[in-house]
This record gives sequence, C-alpha cells and structure tokens, in this order.
Amino acid sequence: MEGIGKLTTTRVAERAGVSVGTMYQYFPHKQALLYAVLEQYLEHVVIAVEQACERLAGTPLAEMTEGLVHSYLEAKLRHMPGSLALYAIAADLDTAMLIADVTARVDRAVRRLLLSAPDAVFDDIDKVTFALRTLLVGTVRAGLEHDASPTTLAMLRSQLPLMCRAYLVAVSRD
Amino acid sequence: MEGIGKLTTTRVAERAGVSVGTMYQYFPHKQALLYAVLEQYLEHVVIAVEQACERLAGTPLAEMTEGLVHSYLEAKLRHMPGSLALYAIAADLDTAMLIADVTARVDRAVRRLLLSAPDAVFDDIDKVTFALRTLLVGTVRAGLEHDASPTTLAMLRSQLPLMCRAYLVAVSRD
Amino acid sequence: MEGIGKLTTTRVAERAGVSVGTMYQYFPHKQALLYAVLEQYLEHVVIAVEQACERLAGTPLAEMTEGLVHSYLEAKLRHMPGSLALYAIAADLDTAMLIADVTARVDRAVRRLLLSAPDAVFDDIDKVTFALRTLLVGTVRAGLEHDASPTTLAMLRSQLPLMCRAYLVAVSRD
Amino acid sequence: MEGIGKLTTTRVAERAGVSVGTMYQYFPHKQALLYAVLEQYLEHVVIAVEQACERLAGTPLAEMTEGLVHSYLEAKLRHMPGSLALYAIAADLDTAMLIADVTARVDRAVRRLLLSAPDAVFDDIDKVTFALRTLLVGTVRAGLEHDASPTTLAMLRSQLPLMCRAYLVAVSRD
DNA sequence: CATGAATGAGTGTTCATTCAT
DNA sequence: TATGAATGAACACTCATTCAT
Repeated sequence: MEGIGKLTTTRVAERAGVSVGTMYQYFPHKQALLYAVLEQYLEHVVIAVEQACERLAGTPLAEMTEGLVHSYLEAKLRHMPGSLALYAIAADLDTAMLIADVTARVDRAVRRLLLSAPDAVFDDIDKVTFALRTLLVGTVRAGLEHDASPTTLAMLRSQLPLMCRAYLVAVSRD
Repeated sequence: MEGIGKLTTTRVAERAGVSVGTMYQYFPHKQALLYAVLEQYLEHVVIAVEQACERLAGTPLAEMTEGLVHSYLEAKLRHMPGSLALYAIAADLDTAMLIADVTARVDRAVRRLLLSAPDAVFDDIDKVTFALRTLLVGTVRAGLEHDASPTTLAMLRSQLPLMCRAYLVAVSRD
Repeated sequence: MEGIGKLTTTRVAERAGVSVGTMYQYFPHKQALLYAVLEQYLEHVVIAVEQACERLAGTPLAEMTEGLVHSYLEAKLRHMPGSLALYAIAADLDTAMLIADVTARVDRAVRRLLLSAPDAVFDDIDKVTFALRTLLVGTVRAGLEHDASPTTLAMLRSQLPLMCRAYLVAVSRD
Repeated sequence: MEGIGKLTTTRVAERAGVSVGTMYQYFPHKQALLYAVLEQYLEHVVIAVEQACERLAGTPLAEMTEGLVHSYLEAKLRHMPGSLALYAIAADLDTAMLIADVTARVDRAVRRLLLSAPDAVFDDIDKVTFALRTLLVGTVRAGLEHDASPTTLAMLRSQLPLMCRAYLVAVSRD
C-alpha cells in the first residue's frame, strides 16, 4: 500500500490525472479498473518471459537460466511501482481465470524452452516446468516484497540463476 | 477471501465467540487484532522451522532439505484456512518489524543448520541462508496460493527438497 | 417534497432522530424504509375505511356516503405531513403489490357496505365498488394535493358526499 | 418508471435526438426542460377541454358530461406514455404557478359550460365548478395510474359521465 | 466485565452541468 | 452551432469504534 495510500476510486483517478467521473466512463466499476491494471501489468511480464524464452531457445542450461531470471527480474522491476500493491489487491478480485491464463502462457513458453535445451533431457517436462515457474515467480516475489534494496536484488540476481540451473541439472536425465 | 467473507470486526468477533465490545477490550483496534493473529500464525511456523532445524542439525544435506521442506509445508498446511487470507491482510498492516523479527529467527535457525552440515561448507553463509529461506518461503507460497490441490502439494513435496539440495550443493565448497 | 427537502437517507434518518447507520440497522436499503413508511400510512387509512364501513353497515345511502367520506378525509388529514411526499415517492418503489392489497381490502369493505344498503340495490356491485372507490380516492387526492386550505377542505366535505350519493342513487335499481 | 428508465439528461437528450450539449442550449437546466414538457402536455389537455366546452355549450347535462369526460379521457390517453411519468416528476418541480394557471383556464371553460346548461341552474357556480373539475381530474388519474387496462378504461368511460351528471343534477336548482 | 445498538466518517458510484473542439 | 468527454458535488451504503446498560 506504500506510495498509494488507500486505493480509493477518487485517489486512483486523481493519480491517473482524471476525475472520478471520467474514470467511470472507461471502467464500469472499481474492480474492472483494478483488473485492467493487473492485466496490463501481467501482460508486460508474460511478454517479457515469452520473448526471453524464444531468444534463449537452444542455448545451454546455464545461459537459459541466467537469461530467464534476468528478463523476469527486469520486467518485474520495470513496473515495480504498482506491482506490489497489485498482488495485495488481486486477492479481492476474481482473478482466477486471468492468473490461470497468464500461468498457462508462461508455462507454454518455459516448457518449449526447456525442451530446446541441448544439454539436458527432462523425463517429466510438465512437472519440471511447473516447478521452475513456481521457483522463479515465488522466489522473486518473496525476495522483493519486504525490501527491494540493491543488496536484495543483487542476491536474487546471483543466486536465482544458480537455483534454477542446479534444479534443472538435478532433474535432468544424464 | 471466500470462506471468510469480509473480515469485519463484528464477524471476526462472532466467529471468535464474543461480542465486538469484548473484542475491543483486548485489542485497541482492528489492526492490533489482525496483527496478533498474524503474529500467532507466524510463531507457529517459526517454531516448526526452529525445531526442525534443531532436529536436523548434523544430518547430511539430503536429509536436511527433505526434513526442512517437510516441516515447513506441514506447518503452513496446518493453518491453511487463515494462512492465505493473512497474506492479503498483512499488506494493510504495518508488519515490517514483525516480519523482520520472524525472518531473523528463521534465518538464525537455518544458518545454524547449514553450518552443521557434515557434507557441505558454505563460503558466504548469509547469502546462502537468505537465498534458501527465500526459495523455501516463496516457492511454497507461489505453489499453494492459487490452488492447494493434492497434485500441487505432491509436486512441491517432491520438487522443493530437490531444489534446495541442488542449490546448496551448487554453492557448497567442494 | 416541501418540508422535507430531498429525501436523502441521512436527512430522513436525522429527521427520525437517529443516524444513518442506525437506520440501516432496521432497513436493508432506502426503498425498504420508504416502503415501510408508505405501508404504515396506508394501513392507517385502510383501517379507518374498514371501521367506517362496519359502523355504517345497514344505514341509508345518505348516511353511508357522509360517514365514509368523513372517515376517509379524517384519516388522510391525520397523516397529511408525509402523505403527499409519499405519493411522489411511491412511483420509484415497487409498490404494485402493496397498492393492490390495500385496494382489495378497501374494495372488500366498500362492497360489503354497499350490499348492506337498505335503500339501494346494485346490479353490478363490482363495477360500482370500483367506481365509488376511485371517485373517493381520486377526488380527495386531486382536491388536496395542490392546496389543503380550509376552504378546499370544506368544499370536499360538502360536495364529495353529494357526489357519492348522487352516483350511487343513479346506478341503483329503483 | 419502467419504459423510461431513469430520466437522466443524457437519456432524455438522446431520446430527443440531440446531444446533451445541444439540449442545454435550449434549456438552462433539467428542471426547465421538464417544466416545458409538462407545460406542453398540460396545454394539450387544457385545449382539449376548452374546445370540448365550447362545442358542448348549450347542450343538455347528459350530453355535456358525456362529451366532457370523453374529450378529457381522449386527451389524457393520447399522451399516456409520458403522462404518468410527468406526475411523478412534477413533484420535484416548482409547478405551483403552472398548475394554478392551467386549473384556472379549465375552471373558466367548465364554468362557462355549466352556465350554458339549458336544463340546470347552479346556485354556487364556483363551488360546483371546482367540485366537477376535481371529480373529473382526480377520478381519471386514480383510475388509470396503477392499471390502464381496457377494462379499467371501459369502467371510467361508462361510470364517470354518470357520476358527473348525477352530481350536477343533485346540486342543480329544480 | 460483556454486550450490541448507535454513530458518522469514508467509500463507490451517479448524473447534472460545462466547455474545448 | 452541435457535440460529448470531463468534472465533482451529492448520494446510498458500510463498518470500525464507542458507550450506556
């Protein structure tokens, strides 16, 4: 909630540079507005992940993990202002479907990426995809939510790729 | 949110079997009540982690990670009903200090545990502790928040220890 | 609208000597409150009519009409304060059923009264009942709504019974 | 209110085939617009009554009442769509003067009509005029406001002339 | 001490009105 | 002159908090 104070419709509208009335001309109710913001934010992140996966296809695990973590972190940080507040808000919204969609897209991209690895073969690709995605998303959030200091960031930047790679190597055949 | 409806003071009081008035005799305001609930919940989890760490001290990495993940998951699941709602609520509270305390205690326990490992030596123990804790906490939350089905749980139970162990091995000297 | 200004919930509550919050403890929403007030008002009037009809049963037409008009006017005037405002409000409410109920009760009473007349016999009792009730209700309202001065009242008091009697005589067999 | 929805300025303007802005070029505010509509509607009815009175002048009471009721009912029905909504709206407007004007014109016409009756003489012509007008206006409104079905209409068409004539005969000298 | 009715500030939402195009 | 997006005051309703019993 930090920099935003209570997310009242009036405050949100003012922050957006319009009046409440105007806001209600574009969104039928508060939930719809918040949903739209969340959607847009998630879209940015998903696209970043999809592009990273495409770009990294066929590279060795070390490069993959490094690149994936890097892109995800960058995407999240680029939109940090609202990012955190959004997670808190998402609980009140009916975001199940939205989240499911986004998750599915990320998983599709990650899965393809993993399958393209020249130096690893995964027996249960779906399980590994789920695990890697959960690891990536969860760790980043947990790492940044209470303190997004440069120190914390540096730790994530250095350790997360390691985690991912180590895990993938561990579950890869041969 | 579902099962709890809106967390109004009256509803919370009724659910606790007392009247609003009585509740206000024990807690100066809503935040204090929520803070107390959060505190108690975190205390349970922290104690579970501390005990696990003590119990697992001196065991090989494989046993450590397996045991730690198991204990953490059990502790979280034992209080799942409120657990998720709490995360949403925590955002409104000024929980920085509380979280910091809890985090510090967990880190202390984990650090001691890692240092006791017979089959691993860590150069930067603080960084590793932070990373492991973030991995554990973040992945569990991300894994369960949108769907706590048995399938998901099974995945966490099988993959999380793997992740932890693989990471620790990767950052351990020799 | 006169003495009440806009019927905002806050104003209504204040006028009732309580706060908005208290009002909402007794009525789920504004409509329900207004409905309840309208209901109570109509109940008073209906009871007055029913009692008048019972009391006047068996009396000659002249006495009947005189008594009925007198009772109806008294009942309406006793609650004049809100009476007018209510009619304006009733339009927004879903009062169809309420009005239908009240109308049916009045018709039942009036019908019985007419049937008890010693000096008149009506061929189509239902049509006459409807007509008499409409005449009574409509004329009183039209007479008082824009000016409830003593002069107007006196006119209604003297002419309405005449109208009713003349009509009933006209439609009565022999 | 059904068929009209909420009478917002925008909706009214759209229904009139112009934009809100244009509407505000012709009417300084909503009340003025509504006032104008009411005025026009009342004008139609008054003119109908005036013409009927002129046409019926000198005819016997039976024809007079029949013709007057017929013309009034036709005039009201011709504009039924808005007619009812208007009554509800009129409450918010400051229509006292408008209503007074219209009433005076109707009374003038009716008075002249009554004085022209070849088969009746009225001692207090003003009182009778007031009574007859109130009877006519009130009964029609009360009869139609909650149900303008053909049955109801038929009842009004048959009974109202009877009421008027019976009353006039009753108050007429000899 | 426990209660829960009363309070009223605060929130989401609407809609009459304005004004830049 | 016509438009309709923008405005914000005003309203219905909620809920944390108090206090008489």
